[in-house]
Amino acid sequence: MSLDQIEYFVAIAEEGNIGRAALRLHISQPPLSRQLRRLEDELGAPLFERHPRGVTLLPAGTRFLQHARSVLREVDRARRAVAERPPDPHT
Amino acid sequence: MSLDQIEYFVAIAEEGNIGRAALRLHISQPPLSRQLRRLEDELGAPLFERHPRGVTLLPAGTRFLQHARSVLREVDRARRAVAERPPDPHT
DNA sequence: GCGATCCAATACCGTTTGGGTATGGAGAGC
DNA sequence: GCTCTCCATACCCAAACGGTATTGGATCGC
Repeated sequence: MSLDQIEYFVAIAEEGNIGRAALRLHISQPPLSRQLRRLEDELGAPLFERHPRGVTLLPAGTRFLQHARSVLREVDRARRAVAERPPDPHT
Repeated sequence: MSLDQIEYFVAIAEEGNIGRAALRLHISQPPLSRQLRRLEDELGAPLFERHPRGVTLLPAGTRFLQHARSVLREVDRARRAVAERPPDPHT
């Protein structure tokens, strides 16, 4: 599992459509489909149901989504924690 | 930034020594040094001070460490959330 | 002071992974 | 049944990753 895969998953979940998610992520659709499949393979369960009009979250996908967002939030906080200046007792 | 880099960083922080962290991670020392450097480059700040006997966390590294551990914890929860069976009202 | 030792950093290589283009295939709507 | 819309597959090229070999630098023991 990679952070990119997690970010891709969230985008697909929010768009409900792999092609639109690809546009939003500025990558093309085939690699995005492949990353999603690899994520599902690694997790051992499908996360989306494929429809002719897009994709919808399966229960496992819905459960995963919440934690996926938490991961991305925490990564963001980690970046900012490095950027922020440590408190200086003299100021 | 990748999940591997985060995991590598935590191992180095805990070992205080890149070589020992490499053993623990079952990779060799040079790629681990390189991943650490790339992480520091991306974050725009060094995370460790290099000593002749190992490495020690800088303040920015200490701040990063807490969030890094949160990220790994949350990834673990995400995996388990997919594995767990959804509640069934009939049982 | 000098050699030995211990670490991290660099150089180079082979393999793997990731993204791009082109194309196929299945289902919905008219 | 034709078309339109998606997702999946095939193939290719470039980037990233890990491994081995080696260098550089600083300390420790003599």
